[in-house]
Amino acid sequence: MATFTRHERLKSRKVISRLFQEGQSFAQYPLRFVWLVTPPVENVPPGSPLQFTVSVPKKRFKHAVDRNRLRRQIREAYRLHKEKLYAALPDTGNAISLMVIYTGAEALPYTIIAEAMYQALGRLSRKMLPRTDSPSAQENNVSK
RNA sequence: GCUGUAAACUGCUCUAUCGCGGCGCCAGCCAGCAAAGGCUGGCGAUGAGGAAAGUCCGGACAACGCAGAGCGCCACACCACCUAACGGGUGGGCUGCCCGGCCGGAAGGCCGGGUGGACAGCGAGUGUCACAGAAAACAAACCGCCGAUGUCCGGGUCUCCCGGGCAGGUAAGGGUGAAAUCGUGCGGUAAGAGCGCACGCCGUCGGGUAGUGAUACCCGGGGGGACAAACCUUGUGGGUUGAAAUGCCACGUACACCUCGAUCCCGUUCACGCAAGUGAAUGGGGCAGGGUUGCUCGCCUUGUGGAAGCCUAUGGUUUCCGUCGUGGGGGGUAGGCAGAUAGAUCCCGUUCGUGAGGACGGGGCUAGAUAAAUGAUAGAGGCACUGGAUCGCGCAAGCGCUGCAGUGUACAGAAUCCGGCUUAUAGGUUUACAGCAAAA
RNA sequence: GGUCCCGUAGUACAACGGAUAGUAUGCAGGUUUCCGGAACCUGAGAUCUAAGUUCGAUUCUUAGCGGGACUA
Repeated sequence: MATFTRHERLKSRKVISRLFQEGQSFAQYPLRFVWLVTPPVENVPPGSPLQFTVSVPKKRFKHAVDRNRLRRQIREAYRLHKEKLYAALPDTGNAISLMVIYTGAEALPYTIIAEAMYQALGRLSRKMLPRTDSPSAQENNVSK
C-alpha cells in the first residue's frame, strides 16, 4: 500500500547515530542511501520492519523552501516505490533503517529523482535476497 | 493616452488520482478492576506569509531572593503627540541642495515647487587637522603694500622738504590648501585691519510678545576655523537571563574514584555537677566557598562535627572518618504533558481628532508541527508579454474585435506570541508628481 | 531557538583617519649553471558589497552578503 505513516518514519536519534557508525551506504545520483539491518529485539516497540528518513543538506540549499520541496519529492518517490523493498524483506523479522541524503548540486526535476529511487530500491532488494539464502552471513550480521 | 518615479493595496483559480498534520464523530483491535489511554480503518470540515525571512529594535510572558548603593557598560538625542512599549509612527519647527519668480548697489533676503538632514553640546576640557603653503590655531610676513614714527646716507630753495636704505608696520590683494580669522559698503590710515560705523549672516546670553513646545519676531549685551558616525560632556532610559526560559510526570544512574581547601574564636540560655567542667540549643565574628550584575560594598546562603596519636601539656601539632566546597575524570538520560495558540485580534458602522490613533455599537475568527504536516503527478482555465492569422474600419500607415501558438506566472515555508523596522518580490489596481504626444 | 566574533594579493598575516595599502611565501620573466635547485634582480596581483560621516575611509556609522565560534 502506498502510504507513509508514523511508524515508517525514522525518528530515533539513537538509531540514526548507529546508522552512520555501523551502516552501509551506496550512491545513486543524485541520491545517497545509508542503511542498516537491526535485530528484531530492538524493533519491538515501533512495529514497522522498514523505517525511512530524508536529509537535504543546508550547505547546498540555503532556502528552506528548496529543502522542503526536495524532501517532499524524495519522500513521495519512496512512498510510491517502497513496495519493491517490502517484497524483498527477509522473513527473519529483522528491521531495516534507511536514510536518503540528497547529494545533487542543484534541484533536479521529480522524474529524475523518482527514477533514481526506483533503481536504488532495486539494488537494495538484490542485496537483501542472497542473505536470506545463506543463514551464515545473516547470523554474522546479527551478532555484529 | 503613453513613459518614468514614489507611496498604498493586492499577490493566481479549478478538477482528478495517490498521500500528510492536528481536530470531531463512528467502527474494530490491544491493554486495564475502572477511568484515562495506545494502534488501525472510515467519514467530515480544516491546514503558511506579506514578508512566515534577516534576527535589527520594542513588549507580553517566565525564572532568578519582588532584584539595595556606587563605579563601569549599553542604547537614544529639534519639539509635541500616538502607543503596552519602541531606535517605530503622525503632525509641526529649523535647516542643506536644485529650479523658478521678486526685492536690494552688494552681501544677502522673501515667496512658490521639488528633494535630502543620526537635527543635544567643540560659548567645558583633551586631542587631530596629512601633502602643499610664509603661516593650520592665546600664532604667523613668501611675493606684495607702506615706511607715518625712529635711524643712516645723499640732495635742495636747509627750524623744513625730496629721494634711497634699514629697523619696523600691515592679514586689503596674489599664491597654497578641504579649510586662512564672518560678508558687503563707507569711513579711517603711511599702508592697513571689526579699528569705527551702517546693513547683513551665524551662534550665545538677558528682556518683551506669540505659541503647550521646538521656535519665530522685536530690543539690548557680548562674540565669530573645522571635526563629537574623535575621546568626551550633558540629559533620558536600561536589574539579569531567554521558551533549549520555566513547572510537573515517567525512566535511568555512581552518596563510586583522584586532587586541593575549610573544619577556628567569643558569648547567652538550659540541664547535670560541691566545683573545675561536660552536654544540648542559640547568637555574633573569622575562615573556606556558593548565589545575586561585569567590578566593589552590601545582602542572602552552605560547612565549621567526631575519633585517635605525639610533644617542650589549662596548650600546641599530626593523622583518619564525616560534612561542605574547588578542579579533574567518569556514568546515566536525551521520552511525555503543560508553557502553546482568542488576541495591545480582525471586519463594518457611528463619532472625536489635521493626522498617527482613540471611544462606542454590531458581527466574525479552531494552522499548531517537534528528524518537524500543508505535498506529488496529470489536465483545464485566468492574467501578462511576443508572434503572425481571420473579420471589420481605412487609399495607406495603423487601430479594434475574435480565436490560435509560444513564453512567463515572482519572492519565498509558521516553530512561544504580538507591535515595528530592514531586506527580497513576476504581474495587477489606485493615487500623486514629472516628461512627451494629440485635440479643444 | 538564542548569543558573540571575523571578512585585505593564490595563501598566512600587518597598516595613530593621511603620500604609490606593507611583509613572508607562492606565481611570471630575467641573471647565474651543462641542466635543475639555492641565490640575486625585475614584475603582476588585494581592502566582501552598497550607502553615509569627513577635505580625505582598509580604519568610523548603517544596511546587506559570506564565513566561523559558543550555548541543551
